[in-house]
Formats: sequence, structure tokens, C-alpha cells
Amino acid sequence: MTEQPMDVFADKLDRLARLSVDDKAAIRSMPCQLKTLLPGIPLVVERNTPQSCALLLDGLAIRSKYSSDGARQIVAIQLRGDALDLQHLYLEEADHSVEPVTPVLVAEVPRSAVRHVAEGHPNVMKAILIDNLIEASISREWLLNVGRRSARERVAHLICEVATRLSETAIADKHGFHLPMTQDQLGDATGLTPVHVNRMLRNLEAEGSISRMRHQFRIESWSRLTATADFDPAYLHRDQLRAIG
Amino acid sequence: MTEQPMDVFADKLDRLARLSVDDKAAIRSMPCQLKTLLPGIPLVVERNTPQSCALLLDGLAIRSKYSSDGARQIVAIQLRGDALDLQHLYLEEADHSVEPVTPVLVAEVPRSAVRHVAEGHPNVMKAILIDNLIEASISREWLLNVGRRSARERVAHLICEVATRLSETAIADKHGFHLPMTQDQLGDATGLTPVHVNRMLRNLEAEGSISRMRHQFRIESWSRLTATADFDPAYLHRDQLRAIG
DNA sequence: CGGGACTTTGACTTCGTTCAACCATAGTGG
DNA sequence: CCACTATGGTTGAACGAAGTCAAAGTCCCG
Repeated sequence: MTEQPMDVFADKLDRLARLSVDDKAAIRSMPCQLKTLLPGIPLVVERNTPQSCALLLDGLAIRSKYSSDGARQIVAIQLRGDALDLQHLYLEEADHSVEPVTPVLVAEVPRSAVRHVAEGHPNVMKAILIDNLIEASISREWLLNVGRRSARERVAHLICEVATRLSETAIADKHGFHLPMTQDQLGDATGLTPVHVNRMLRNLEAEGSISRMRHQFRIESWSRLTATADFDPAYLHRDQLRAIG
Repeated sequence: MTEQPMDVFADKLDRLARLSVDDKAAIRSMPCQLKTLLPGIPLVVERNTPQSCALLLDGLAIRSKYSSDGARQIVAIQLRGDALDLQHLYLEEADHSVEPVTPVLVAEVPRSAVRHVAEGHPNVMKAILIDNLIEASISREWLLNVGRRSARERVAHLICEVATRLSETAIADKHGFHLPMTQDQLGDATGLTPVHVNRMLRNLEAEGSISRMRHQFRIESWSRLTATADFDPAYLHRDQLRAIG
């Protein structure tokens, strides 16, 4: 993390929509505050009005919603480099919560600053729009996953997605990566119980698709895993991203 | 429909983010083509590159995704006044399909025209962003619905959502509205089989929450229905919309 | 080295699915 | 005007995938 945090943000948005030198300068000039947050300390709380946007510099976070009887549904997983609260940039009330899964390092920018830069720089607004379009595409795929796939397929699909997204940021190649989520959390992401997630993981291990050691995953057969997961990465719209340069 | 189609579009976006006279004029000047499409003729096909954005002037449409074994998940329901393809404005490949449920009347605008206006008019871009933010919030709620609620709750929740959204456009009050979806489609929207949807509908009727005649629904007890549905309309972000005037 | 959080396993239950038959309604062509 | 057909809705019985409950087992951290 030798780079300035706002450089990371500028680069991220630049990959979504080509930014001018001026656009990038505006982003870099935004005030930001580095924070480390621990699991249990939410970044955004459902029904509150968020006052800042955070960029996830390190660690793992989840977006979640709760039903009135306390059941949790995880609606997205956020990895290093993801923007954590562009979702609420123009909404008064947060419709879901964001919380760390591991200790996270974030750069917090006042919402007003992001709005100001976005409104004065069409390319920035456009990049934020595209970021949201991709996030929305991912939640539609999750809807298909949870609504129409079997338990086995669901967990395999989640593993495929995380492996693919992590491999972009070079934190993992497709053959080994760290996913520090508990089986309880994996269940809340897939609409299953933790007990059943466990059975499906062991099942995927038994058939030789993956192997695990603690939270370290290893893909033993990408082709078999994607086949059982019905995984097609088109919904991630990775082609949309310009190469990191 | 005495109004010009692009006036409807301008008004819609104006309710999401205050537009200037100039912004609205730009929208009105976009070329558009009225079309009537019948069920079975999709507006957008997954994996294609959409060349236009459509505004739904009348009728009912759905967004859907298919798993490789042919199962369908409906990921959104589009009502009169909804924009049908702002989702793909800046994405090369459609990640889901859009198809009519009833005959629909749409106004199609070339994608390039929408992009051009949006890029020259920050408020328009902002309105499009907000539209997408709200759509994304709805799919997160659907994820909670499908992932964590019982069959009864799911169908009750869907009915609450449609009733609420329809009541905004004054097509329905909360006590009676037309929802021309088959039980098969309701199942694909809730992650259930049509047979079970039927049982749940009859169940909701039996307890006196709703009544039906063909596809005409009537809410007999809004409080009971919302209670069984665990329905809280906050996720629709209706407060975000400026009044129609 | 003791305690708490997480994982694993087994036995049993349940919610929703599947399969299959039957009914209702609307549209069609003779 | 009425059979004929198609599509969608309704119901029941049997089945099965995933949930629930409970008890061990494992790992980490203080």
C-alpha cells in the first residue's frame, strides 16, 4: 500500500471509464481518512443515512440484509479494491448493511466530496454508474443462484465467483486463495444452513473439485467445478474493465 | 397517452433528480420509435448487445435469467413508466433478458442518443444512476426474499411490492389491481414451483389477506398481508421520488 | 491448557417438489 | 352455436432435498 489511497480510487474508476488527467486530479484531491475496522463494527447500517463512501483497501467485507425475524441474507461480497458505498451515494436511507468479515483497511471519503467531484466530472459519474451496473448484474446472478440452483451448485458457484474475482486483483490464481468466511456466512450468502454448506463443501472435496485447509481453498479441477456450478463469468463484465496499467 | 413519449421519460428522470429546462429539452429531442411487442418477442436477449433503450409506456414486462438446464429466474418486474434497459447502457453484453408478459407499448431510443444526452447533462446521468440504484436495491430485497423467507412470505411479499409500486402510478389503489402473471411466472420470480405458488395463494385467500378473480387481485387486509410478508417498503426508496406535478 | 468459536457427523423432520389427474376458461373452426 | 383444444389453475399423494437438533471433534487464542 505504498500508493496513495485516492490513487487506488482513481485507478479503479479509470478502469471503468477512461478518465482525463483533470478527472483523476479531482479524485486525488478528495479528502480521505484511513481507518481500520474490525468484524462486528459495521461500516454502513441499514436505515441510517451514510455520510461517507469507503474504498476497501484491504480485507473482506459483506453486504447484508436482515429479515424481521433475524435471518440474514448476504447480498454481496466485497474484495480488496471494491467501493463500499457508492450504492447509497444518492439515496437517503441505506437499504442494507456493510460489515467487515476480517479486519479491513478502508479509505473513507465524505459523501459530499464524492458527489461534488462526480457532478463536475461526467466521466467520474459515468464510472460510478458502471460500477453500480456491474454490482447489479452480480446480484441478479445471485438471485438465479439462490432461486434456481441446488445447494451443491450454489456453493460451487460462489467459490467460482470469488476465485475469479480474486484472480483479477492478483491476490489469487485460480488454484489457491484465501476465503476467510465461516460456513455460517457462506450459508447466509447462498440461502442455506451452515450444516448443509459443510456437507456440500465436503461433497465438492470428495469428488475432487476443490480442497481446503482452514480457509485456504484450492481448486483441484476448474473445469469440473465450473461444470457443477453452471458458472459462466459473463455476468461479472470483466471485459468491461480496461487493463491495469 | 396523449403525452409525447419522451415527455414521459423526461418526467420520470426529473422525479429522480431535478432536471433543468435544458436537460428536459435534450431528452425530448431524442429520436424515439413507438413499438408494440407481444409476449414471446423479447426486448433484450441475454448475451446480445442491446442497441437501444426502451421506456415501458404500457403493459407488463419481466427481466429474467436462465440456468444452463433451462430453469428461469425472474429477477425483476417492470411496470408502466419503468425504463427497460438503462442496465446495459454502458455494458457490452446483456446479462439478462427482458420480455413482455402482456402486449407492451414501448418507446425505443437508440443507445447512442441516451449516452450522448447523459454525457452532456450531468443531471440526466445522475438520474439514470439513481434509477439504477433503486433497481439494485430492489434486487437485494428479492435476494433476501428468495434466500431467507418461507414460500408463504415470498408470495405475500411479491404481492405487497407490486401493489405498492402500482399504487404510485395510480393504476391501482392498495385494494385492487390487475397482475397478469401466470402462477408459473410468479414461481419463477419467487424461486418456487407453480404448484406451490398456487397453494400459497389459496392459503393467503383462506386467511383473508387477499382475494382473486382471474388476475385481478384485491387486498382484503393490508396489515395482515404486510405482516405475513415481512414487508417494509423502505427498499423501494419512494421517498427519493419527487411528487408528480 | 482451558474456553470459545467453528466444523463435522448422524438421525430425524419438514417444507416444498414432483407427478399426475382433473377442472375452468377462452379462443377457434366447423 | 357448439364441440374441440390449449393454456392455466387446483388438488392430492408420495418423495426428496435441505433443515433441525444434538453431540463430538478441531482449532485457535489468550
